[in-house]
Amino acid sequence: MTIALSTLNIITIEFMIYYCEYIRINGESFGRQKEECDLASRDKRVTLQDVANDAGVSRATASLVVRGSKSIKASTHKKVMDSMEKLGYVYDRLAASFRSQSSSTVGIVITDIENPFYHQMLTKISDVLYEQQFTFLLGMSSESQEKQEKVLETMLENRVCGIILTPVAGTPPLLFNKLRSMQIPALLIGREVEGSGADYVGTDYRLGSQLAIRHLVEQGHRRIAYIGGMPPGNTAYRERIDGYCSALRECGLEVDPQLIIPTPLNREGGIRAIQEALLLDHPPTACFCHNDIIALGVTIGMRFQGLVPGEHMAIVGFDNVLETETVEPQLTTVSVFHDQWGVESARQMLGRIGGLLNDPVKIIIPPKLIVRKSSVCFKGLPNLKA
Amino acid sequence: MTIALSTLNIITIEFMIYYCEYIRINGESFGRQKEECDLASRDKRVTLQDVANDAGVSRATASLVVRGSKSIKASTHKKVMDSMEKLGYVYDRLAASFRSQSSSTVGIVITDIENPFYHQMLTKISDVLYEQQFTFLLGMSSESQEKQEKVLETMLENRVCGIILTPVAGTPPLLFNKLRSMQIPALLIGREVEGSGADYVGTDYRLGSQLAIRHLVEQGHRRIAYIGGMPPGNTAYRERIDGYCSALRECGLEVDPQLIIPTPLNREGGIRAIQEALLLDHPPTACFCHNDIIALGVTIGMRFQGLVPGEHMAIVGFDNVLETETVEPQLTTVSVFHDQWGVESARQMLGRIGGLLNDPVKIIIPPKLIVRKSSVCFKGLPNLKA
DNA sequence: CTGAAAGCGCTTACAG
DNA sequence: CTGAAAGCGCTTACAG
Repeated sequence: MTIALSTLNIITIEFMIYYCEYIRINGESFGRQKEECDLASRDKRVTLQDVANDAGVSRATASLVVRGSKSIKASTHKKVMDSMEKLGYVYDRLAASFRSQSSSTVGIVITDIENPFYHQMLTKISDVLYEQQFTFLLGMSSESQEKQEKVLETMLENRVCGIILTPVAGTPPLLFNKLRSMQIPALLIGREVEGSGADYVGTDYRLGSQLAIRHLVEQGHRRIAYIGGMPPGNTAYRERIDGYCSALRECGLEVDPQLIIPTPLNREGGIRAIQEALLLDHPPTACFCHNDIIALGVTIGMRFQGLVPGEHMAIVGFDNVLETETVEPQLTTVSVFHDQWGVESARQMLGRIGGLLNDPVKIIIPPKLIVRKSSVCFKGLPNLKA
Repeated sequence: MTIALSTLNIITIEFMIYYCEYIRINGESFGRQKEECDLASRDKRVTLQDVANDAGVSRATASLVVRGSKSIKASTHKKVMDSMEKLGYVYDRLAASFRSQSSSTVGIVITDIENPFYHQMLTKISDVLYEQQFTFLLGMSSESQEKQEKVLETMLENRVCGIILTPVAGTPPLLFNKLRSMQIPALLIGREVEGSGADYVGTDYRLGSQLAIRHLVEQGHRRIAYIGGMPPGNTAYRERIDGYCSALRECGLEVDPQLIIPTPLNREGGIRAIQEALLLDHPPTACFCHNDIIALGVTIGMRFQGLVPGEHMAIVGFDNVLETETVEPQLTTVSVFHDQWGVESARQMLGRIGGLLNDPVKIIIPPKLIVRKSSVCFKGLPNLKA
């Protein structure tokens, strides 16, 4: 048994030293000599030509069989299938895509996989795509325009047949012209880009915000903060703010700009925003948060300050991620049915790839308020200045 | 403005009726007539030949420029780059991969994207791969051998250059022979497959379990349950059980088989397992859970029973996902540094793709116990039978 | 129902 | 440093 320390291993070790107490490098044989792979394709890949030769048909016929053409005699079909099995043939979708100039890989660009927002959505998209023999490349933009552009560029180089995108703020409409000129359908999820002409799947954020605000007003709140919305340059943000303002006015309340607190869309952002809010001369008694992650951050931030979330400050989130049920207090939130977004966007995308040419559609899935403890156990703020 | 109701739209509407109050179908023009796309590639794709023609060089020279070859005169380089810019050339990586028979797309198969276990890991893998101009196809197995096989098959058809896999229970070692015969490197994350001969990145589960159990024993617990581990057929499970048993014995305690409670690895599984555990004649006073999601399920399940998690039952998880900090009580857990798993596995995979041929390596990142409230506020079980 | 032939857009030796 | 030529594994009309 020899332990080979290649350059890479040494680099790894140096790097790991900060994280590890030890590394085991296993000298176990790779088994290359054993040659026990009963599959024929040892060095040369098995091609359709090999299959055709073995089955005694032409390559064209074999190709038709692979793709399940109806115009092939049953006996020929079986012959070819048997040869494929026997030779361990693996269909070369790369070559097929190249030849037919049409791939079966969709590009999906999200902002941040740690946001639970995407989980059920991705699961559903994946299910629908794989079911139809499609796959997807996944990319993350981290809310950075530059990174989004790079990721998209890489995907286009890889000739994806469609792009499903949660656009970062400031995404230029020109991008969609480019995609159109390349005949690549685009679909936006959750955030629109004005003038994009792309399909869209999302919810009515305005209504969602109104449901939340009306509920809080009904609970007796008069000073309600809006937390979140950074970066601000997208419709999902503007619609929420719009719903927030209109619902307040509709209830006879004024909008206090001090209570609109922009913060990055992550836990940390929520933690910092609530600290900021509590320093105001007239702090809010309730927080309506851009999303659940912010709301969870607010919850943690309050505990950091020695306050009890819910009792000292009502909290409402947005999204209805699973974690809203495990946190204490359970979080009131606006459910937008992300799993449904996933199903709808994958189907719509497959339709476009299939050649659907009608005008862009907007698929809007209405939100629903889920009332839980965090907005109904308010007891009043303690005197913070004391 | 016309509203076109194609077949697909009608289908969508019928389907949506269960979820929606309404759908808006937008008649906004697609803008195809505007022809304002200043990029040349309207119908025909711009090829390297076009670029070469425009720059007045041969296709081969243009190819060398695209790939940043050093053996090209600076003036030629500039000419070609200018032409590329001017014509809006997009490198066709599909064609390149096909020609060189080497792709730059890695296949990543995980079990379930809703498990936070994967989030930081995927983010890191993605960062490392995209940085090197690689991309990845993502697939999910849902712990089903059949689904894993299908996903892998699709990936092989798409000619991925490597496979990063969290194998489901019962993954046959033969799979790895097949991959080897196709010259596709494989790397396992978090779970080993005996005899696979693949690289492995993971932690020392045995040690992690021991740290957890020793801590609970120090806290005075004598009846400690192990919850989780279904499906049981993988090393990550066996090592945990092994650590659990050995640490108990080392502390002079006996292993009670009744306290080993198998359950599916999700929230629901935790909820049901704790209900089961509480029905035992001698219920445990502490639960060591297979992962944090199970532990969170246990937390919820206890509340369902009117019990206070932590106080009525100590709880320890495994993984240190973000949610362990927001749940009440904050969860004691074993951190395994998943972000680091991501970095290591992506690097190791890139090394293999680059031609590294040494024996398989195991990169083991040591676990660390993170003590939080859920294991240090125990007050005793109430009399459940009463 | 099946076969012969062209070609998708690149890369890669091999000359010059 | 640059050009001419072959070919990766398929699909796709077009004949027969």
